[in-house]
Amino acid sequence: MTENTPSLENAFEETPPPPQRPARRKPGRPKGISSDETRARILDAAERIFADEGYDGAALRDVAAAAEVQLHAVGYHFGPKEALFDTVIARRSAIMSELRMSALKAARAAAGAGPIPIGTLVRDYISPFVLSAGRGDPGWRTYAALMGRLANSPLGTEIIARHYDATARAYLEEFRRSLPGVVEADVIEGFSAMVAAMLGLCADTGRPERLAEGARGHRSPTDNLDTLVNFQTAGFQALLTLAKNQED
Amino acid sequence: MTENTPSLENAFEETPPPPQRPARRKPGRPKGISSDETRARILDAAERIFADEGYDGAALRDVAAAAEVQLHAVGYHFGPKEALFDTVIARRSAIMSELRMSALKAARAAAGAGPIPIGTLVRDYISPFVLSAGRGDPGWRTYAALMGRLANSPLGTEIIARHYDATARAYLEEFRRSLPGVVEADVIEGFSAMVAAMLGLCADTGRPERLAEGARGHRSPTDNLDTLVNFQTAGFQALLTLAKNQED
DNA sequence: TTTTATTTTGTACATTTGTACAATATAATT
DNA sequence: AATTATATTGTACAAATGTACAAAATAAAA
Repeated sequence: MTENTPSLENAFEETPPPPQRPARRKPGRPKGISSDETRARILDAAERIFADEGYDGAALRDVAAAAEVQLHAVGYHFGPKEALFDTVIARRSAIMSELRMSALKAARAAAGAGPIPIGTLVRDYISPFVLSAGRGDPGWRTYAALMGRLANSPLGTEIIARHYDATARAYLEEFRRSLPGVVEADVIEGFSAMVAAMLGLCADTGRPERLAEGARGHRSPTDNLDTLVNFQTAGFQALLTLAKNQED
Repeated sequence: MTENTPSLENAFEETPPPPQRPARRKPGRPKGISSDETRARILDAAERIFADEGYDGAALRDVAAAAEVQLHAVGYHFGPKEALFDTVIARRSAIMSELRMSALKAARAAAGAGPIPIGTLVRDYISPFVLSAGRGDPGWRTYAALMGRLANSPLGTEIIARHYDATARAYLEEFRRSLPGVVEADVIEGFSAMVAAMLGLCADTGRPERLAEGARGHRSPTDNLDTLVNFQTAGFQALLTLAKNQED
């Protein structure tokens, strides 16, 4: 902070890493790059930053910088912030819903006229998410963290309603059939518990590692999945048992 | 938008509700009010607004307005935003931890040398939170919503570590004892599932009501609690059963 | 080939937000 | 009674942020 330092600072001033400006390109429609590539880059960056900082904490400038795109390109492609957010969620929720619905369809076909086994319902709903989040793909991992973060917030609830309620309803109908005698509210509470546990598992907060006393070896996604499925299935079955006992 | 309207607008301009200024008071240390009262009012308002808007979404100005206090009073009493947030959490987490630890102590005494029943552990951990959130007190309800919101975020994880990990460790030690043969990672995964379900239940997002097909009657906090305890207890017991079967 | 549409750059702006400063009046202490 | 500490008001400010506008260059269409 003396009077001498400025000259030293100035010596480096010729190479100020362009504040956050992406590799300078010419304005106008670019030659090789398709619009879809740019859009995907923006969505990937937005997914990452929304997951890290939350909806309100995320700055569109940071998204643009991470996507190596000019700020206005974000608004141009996706409109206002909330629309970008919705698009980020929609991209993968569509895939997730498809996986779940086709699994449900197969389970329904296999069960014939009878109820689908509870364990099958639990596994079919949970596994697409847990396995996507657990496998290598960093995009899905980020998405899972984002969904976990969203879980109990008003905005999150609204978005989850838009993108996940249809599938949830389809599964709930089967859960009800597989849990005869269990009151509606309990079925839903069980389903909510299952979803909450699933999201918590995949959010990857680091708390489990912190709470573990001795350092343990690697834990595979399928280990996590199996434990979760067993745990939640037993929970549902307890509701069923209790309902049957209360009939008498 | 015509040229005539301004006069009409001006007609109302004499009563602009003081933008957001609280009932004007004289500067200086006030007569009747103690500093603790002011602090409590600020904490209540902050709790509410953090729960509604999230940490980043909450504006200290709104907190001050809701507490009917000048903006600077917030910083004066609690320092920077993050310190205020931490104080909001600390206030009730201290009570919560006390309730849980004394319940655990009683359970330990009742169990003598043997393991505490799993159902007891689950109920003792869950019920202080669920009942506090479910009873009339709006402050606890707000707090529960806030905790749910925090659950899977980085800041939330950090704060939860500071205020809840000690109690969690104490319970985990007993869970381990009551679940002999179950691998550490599974015990923790079960515990995490339990906590996630608990938070989700109390966050009061409105999703359960939305997913319920027919409109049903009122559901008491104890109904919710009983179902949750049964569900989670059965989950833990399934881990135990599985571990025993795998021994053979 | 001319014209229109698309996609990108660069800049600007009004608003919001966390933090800080100066002033003031009451309470507490000496 | 005088002085110091405390709690509050009112104002200010720099930084960050979402959105918008004008210009430009390429692609697509006529």
